[in-house]
Amino acid sequence: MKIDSTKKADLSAQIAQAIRDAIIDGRMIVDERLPSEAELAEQFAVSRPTVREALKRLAAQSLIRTARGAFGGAFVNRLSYEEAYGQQITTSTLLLSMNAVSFETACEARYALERACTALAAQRRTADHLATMRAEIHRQAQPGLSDESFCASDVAFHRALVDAAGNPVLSYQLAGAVEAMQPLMNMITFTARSREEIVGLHGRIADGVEAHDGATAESALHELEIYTQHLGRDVMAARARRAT
Amino acid sequence: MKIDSTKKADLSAQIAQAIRDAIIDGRMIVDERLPSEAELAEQFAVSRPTVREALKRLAAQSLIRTARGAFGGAFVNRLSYEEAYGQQITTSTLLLSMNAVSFETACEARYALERACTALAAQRRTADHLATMRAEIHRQAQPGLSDESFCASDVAFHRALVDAAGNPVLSYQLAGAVEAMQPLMNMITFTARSREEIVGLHGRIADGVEAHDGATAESALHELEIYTQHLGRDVMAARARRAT
DNA sequence: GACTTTTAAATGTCTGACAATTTGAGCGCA
DNA sequence: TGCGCTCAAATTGTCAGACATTTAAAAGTC
Repeated sequence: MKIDSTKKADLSAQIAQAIRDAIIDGRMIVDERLPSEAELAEQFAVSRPTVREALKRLAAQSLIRTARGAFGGAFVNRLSYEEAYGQQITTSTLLLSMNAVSFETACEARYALERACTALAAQRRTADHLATMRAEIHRQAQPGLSDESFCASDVAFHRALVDAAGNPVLSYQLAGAVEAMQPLMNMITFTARSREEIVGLHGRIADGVEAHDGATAESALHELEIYTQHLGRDVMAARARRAT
Repeated sequence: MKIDSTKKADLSAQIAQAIRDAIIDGRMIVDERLPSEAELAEQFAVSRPTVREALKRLAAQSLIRTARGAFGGAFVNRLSYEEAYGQQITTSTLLLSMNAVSFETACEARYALERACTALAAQRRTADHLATMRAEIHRQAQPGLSDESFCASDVAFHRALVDAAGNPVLSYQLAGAVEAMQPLMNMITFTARSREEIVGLHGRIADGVEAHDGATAESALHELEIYTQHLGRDVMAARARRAT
C-alpha cells in the first residue's frame, strides 16, 4: 500500500485513494485497525496533517471510523445499510437539485424503480408492512394535514411498499430515488380533490399487496404515476403563467 | 451559517455539516465561491487545519472543488452524473462486499431494477444503443474470451440497455446496482454451454428492444435472471462441496 | 480482591511558517 | 498603441512542533 507515485494530485487525495483501494479490494478487512496517523505519515513520507486530511476524506465516505484514546485509531468501517441510505439520499438530492432534472424525468425514474419492487412486495409482504401502509393511508385521509406532512406520509407509504419486497439491496437503491423526489413533490399544492384521488390509489395498491396480487398493485401504481405526472404538469403550467 | 453549537462531535465534522446544509438547502449555489480557509477559520473560530479537514470531507463527496492561486479557493461543485455514478458504485460495491449479501439477493435486486428500464428502453431506444448492444453480444460470442472480459462485456451490454431508456436518473440509479454485481458475477466460471445460453438470451432481449416490443424483452430478461440464479446456485453448491 | 491512580497511546486542535500555483497589474519596448 | 515580460498578491498545499483530550490498560493502594 506504500505506493505513492509522483502524480499531479494532492498528496492527501493520493493517500486516501491508496487506502480506499486497499479496502475495496479486500487487502484490509472490516474492523481492521489502520496504522496510527504518525505511522502512516512515516510510511507515506508526509506530515501528520496531510495524513489526517486523507483520513477525513475516507471518514466522509463512511469507509473508516476513528476512536480516540489508547488502542483507539482508525478502523475499517462496516458500511451499514443506514449509512449507505444516507449517502445515497444526499447524492441523489444534490444531483436532482443541481442539474435541473425535470419533474417528469425524476417522476418517471421513481415510479419505474418502484414498479420493480411491487410484484415482489405483493408476494412477500408481511402483516407489519401492510399495517404500516394502511396507517399512512389513514393519516393521509385526515383533513387539515399540511402539504409537507402529506408528502412525508406519502414517502413513508412508498417506503413501506419498497421494504415489503424484503430485499435490503432494493430498499437501499430505492431510498435515494424516493426521498430525493420529496423536494420536487413538495412544490405541489395538494387540493382536497387530488388528495382524495391519491389516497384512493394508495388504497388500491395496498389491496393488491394484501391479496398477494401483483398485477393489481402494479396497475394502481401505474395510474398513480400518470396522475402524479398530471399534477406536476399543472404546477409547471401555473408557474409558467405566473412568470409571464 | 456561523451556527456551531457545543455538541460532542469533531469540530471539522460540525463545520462540514454546516457548509453541507448550506449547499443542500440552496443558501449556496453552484459555482459560488466559499470564503478562503483563513476567513472560514475566523468565522468558525477554529484553526486553518480544522477548516481544511472539513473542506476535505466535502471534497470527498464532490460537494466542492478547490483551485489554487489568486482567485482560487473552494467552489460549490455541480455534481455531475459521472461523479454521482462513481460514488454510487463505490458505495454499492462496499455495501455488498461488507455485508455478506447473498448472490441471490443481489441478483434479484439487479434484475428487478433492470426490468424497470426494459419497457422504456424498448420504447425509446436509438440506433446507437441497439448497435452497442449488438456489438457486445458479438464480443461475448467470441471463443477464447476470458471470464473477466465476458463479465465486462456483460456489464456493457446491460449498461446499454439501461441507457436506452433515455432517463439519466434511471441510468444513475442502475449504474451502482449493475456494476456492484460484477465482483459477484466474476466468481462464476462460464462454460461454453452457459455462455451460449446467455448470448442467446441477450440476443432475444436485443430483438425485443429493436422491435419496440417491451413484453418480449422483459420475458427474455426474466429468463436470464432465472438462468443466472441457477448458475449462482451451482457455484455455491460446488463451493460448499469443496469445503467439506 | 476491589477500587483508585497513574500512565501511555492515540486522536483532536492550534500556531506559525514556507512552498507552489495562479491571476492580474505594472512595466518596458517596439 | 500594442505586445510580452516580470512581479506581486492571494490562496491552497504542506510541513514541523506543540499541547489538549480521551481512553483503556497497567500499576498502586487499601
